This record gives sequence, structure tokens and C-alpha cells, in this order.
Amino acid sequence: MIQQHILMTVDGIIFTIKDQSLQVLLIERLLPPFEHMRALPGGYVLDNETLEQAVYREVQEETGVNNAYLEQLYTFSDLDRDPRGRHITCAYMALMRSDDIDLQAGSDATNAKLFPVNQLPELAFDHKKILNYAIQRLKYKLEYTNLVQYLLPESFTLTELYQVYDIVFQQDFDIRNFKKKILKLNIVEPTGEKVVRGVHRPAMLYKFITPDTAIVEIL
Amino acid sequence: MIQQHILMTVDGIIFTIKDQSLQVLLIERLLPPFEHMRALPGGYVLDNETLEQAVYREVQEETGVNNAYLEQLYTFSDLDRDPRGRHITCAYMALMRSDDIDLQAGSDATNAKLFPVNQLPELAFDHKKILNYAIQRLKYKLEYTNLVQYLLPESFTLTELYQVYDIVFQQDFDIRNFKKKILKLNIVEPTGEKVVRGVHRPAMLYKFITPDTAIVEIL
DNA sequence: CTAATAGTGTCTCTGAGACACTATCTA
DNA sequence: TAGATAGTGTCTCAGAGACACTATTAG
Repeated sequence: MIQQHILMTVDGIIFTIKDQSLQVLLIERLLPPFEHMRALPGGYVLDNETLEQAVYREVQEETGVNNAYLEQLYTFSDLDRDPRGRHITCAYMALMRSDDIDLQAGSDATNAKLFPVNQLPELAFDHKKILNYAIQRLKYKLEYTNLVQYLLPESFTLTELYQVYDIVFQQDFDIRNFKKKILKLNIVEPTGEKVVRGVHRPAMLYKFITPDTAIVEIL
Repeated sequence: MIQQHILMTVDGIIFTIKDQSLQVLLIERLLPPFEHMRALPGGYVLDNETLEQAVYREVQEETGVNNAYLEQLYTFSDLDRDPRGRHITCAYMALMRSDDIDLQAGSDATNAKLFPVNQLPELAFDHKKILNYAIQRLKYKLEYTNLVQYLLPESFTLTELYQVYDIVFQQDFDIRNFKKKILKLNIVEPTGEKVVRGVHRPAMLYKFITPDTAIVEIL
């Protein structure tokens, strides 16, 4: 009979774009260890749920969102990552629109808050390492998939799409070349509506042709 | 106090190139469930080892190789993946040269054998699914990294390098364009030695400039 | 009118891929 | 000599990226 003394957890890295910056949801730890410190939302995996289901549950509890994009990132197993004993955690990245997030929805009194990824507080456990991994993966995936759609509203202008890339990659690409590239890729189509965003020519609204995840070289 | 009834295992997908085909190491199951069926090598994670260490140990036991390239792939957690009860497994891919493999090295009497990936027997558990995932990842990584070096001997001809891609991707790229591309990437250098491989002009031997894993767009 | 962004067009350079040619070995 | 692979070169086309110009709005 096998006897293991290993506990399995999941952690969620919930990304969203808000106030012109890439933000991540962090909870406040109410108990030791790392009491009052910020940490990634997460918890123990139940005996009768998959890792995906566990993350889905955690994400829903913290944000109220139940249709976020979820992707498994990596499983962290360092021996000393939790002072309470041996814990292995499987990290998942979640992408959602900030408008969909309702921080009050959480039944947990975890004081969940969004933080810009370049203004982070100190994090509990090895969560800084996990978060860095997630940021890398996010950038990587935005380059060659249409995942950016999960960070945008249903319809959006090409400039808003452009801005997500500008924000995440912290560099300004040529907006003219970017727009041309997107249009040529055939992943968005005009809704037919125009919107006035300021004192200038109105912009066409677009939507993604397919909500599915597809391989598309964007950058 | 948390009580989980989940067991954590690792599985290794050990790839090598042999007899002009991509092969994977499979063991024979000696006990139920799936008795006598082929399966990926793997086993329980010990309380005091990381996932990497667990895979390293398994790989070493089956092949005698202790310097293989290892990469974590994905953690599989379907509820019914093991009829004995709840098991979560973390899959790792290993790359090694077939010359380095010593199947007798295994202290386990598992009857380990290499199988070409397109002539596979039926596999136990969800190992077919795991293996398919690994093959995808291997192809993907060979496209944009220098990982191919772990499948080749220290020094090799450009044709031998080319053949690995031919074999793995099951299509013939233009060998002339391929060689030009490789040389331009500056990831290999001539050793100065030439070798006669048949009834034709001898070929220059090359070696990889860096043994480290680097991002290089090869295809 | 001006300021600001929307939207389209032009130019250049690089690189992918199709394909030709010469070099060097053994039988 | 022939047959095979090694190694280098040429050509064309597509796409990335720098940059110019016109369109449309509010004030």
C-alpha cells in the first residue's frame, strides 16, 4: 500500500487589462504562514474534482466570472515551497475582461484586489516565481494565438486591440503595420458599427470571427 | 487538518532517434491493472523528492542515462485515469541519443523496449493521450529551439541533422535550403574533421556551439 | 482653422523556398 | 566512367517594418 505525504493544490494567475495596464488578482492571506501578505488565489484539490475544476471553482469564487479562458501552466514541486509541509501546486492562467470581474462576488473574505504587474507587493510562498512564469507564458501566447480576445470586450476598435499588445509587451509597435497585419490575418471582422472615442475620426468596431483558440502569428 | 486521497505520480516519455525513426521507450506492466500491456515508464513521487528528481530517477533506472534533457509537459488529472483510485500524474519528456541507452541497466525487470511512434502497441491508462501530447510538444520545440542536439551525437553531419527533422516531421524539406538555414543561424560550427558516409564526397562534421537550450527558429 | 486618431498606401530589405550547378568520393 | 551525396549559388515572391498621406471628428 502506497503512502504519500504530499498535498496537491492549484493556483490561479488571473490576468486582465485595466487602466492601461496588465493586472493580476491577488488575495490577502488571513492566516499564517505569510499572514497579511498578498498571494495568488488557490487552494486544495478535492478528491473528486480535476485540476481544471478546482481552478475553475477558485476563479469563480474570487471574481464571479465563470467563462474565463483557463490554461494549465506548470506544476511546481520544490520541497521547501510551503513551510507547513510538502505541497505540490499546479498553476493555471486565467484571462478575463475587467468589466466581467466582480470582486464582491467572492464568498471568501479574502480581500481580493487587482494589482498592475509592474507594481507588485511582496508575495507569499514561491508565488513571485509562479507569476513571472505566467507573465512569460502570456506574452508568448499572445504572439502566436488569438487569445487576446479573452482580454477584450465583445466588440472593440483596432486601436484597443493594439493597445493590449502595447501594454503587455511594454513597447510601441507601429500601429499602422499592426492594423494591416491583423486585418490580413482574417481573425476579426467589422461589426458594421462605428464609435467615436474622442475628438477625431470615428473608428470601426470589430469582433473576433472565432471564439476558439487558434494558432495565428500576430507578432 | 486537510485530508486528501490523491496519489501523485510522474511519467516519462523518453524519445530517441533509432533506425531512421522516432522511438519511444515503453515498459511492460507486470501487475494488474493492464497486466502485460505496454505503458510509459513512471512511478510514485517520493515524499522528499521533486517531480524532476522523480522522473530523473525513473529515466535513469530504465535507460542508464543520467544526462538526458528533461522537460515538464503537462499534469493529467482526469478522475478515472487509474482504476485503482485517484492518481494525478505529471508527464515529462526526455530526449537522449540511442547510443547512450542501455536497456539492461534497468534494475527493474520491466522488459523496457523502444517502439517507433508510428508502430505503437496499445497502451495502458491514458498513456496514448499523454504520448500524443508529447509528440506534439517535441515537434513544436524542434521548430524553434536547438533541442535537436540532445537527439544527436556530439559531432554529426548536416545531413544527419537534416534527417532528424525529416524523420520527426515525416516530410522532406529541401535539404539544400535546410543546410543553408542552419549555417546562417550560427548554432553549429565545423569540428574540422570530415567523414566518409558512403560512395560519395565526404561530409564535414559539425557540433553545436552551445549545449544550452536556446530559442532559435529552425523551421 | 487645429489637433488628434482612423485608415490606406508606398518603399525597401530580408528571408523562405524552388531549383541549378559543381565537388568528391567508390566501384 | 556512373552514381551518389556534399556544398554553394541564383531567382522569385511574400512579408516585416519604416514612413507618407488622406479622412473625419470636436472645438
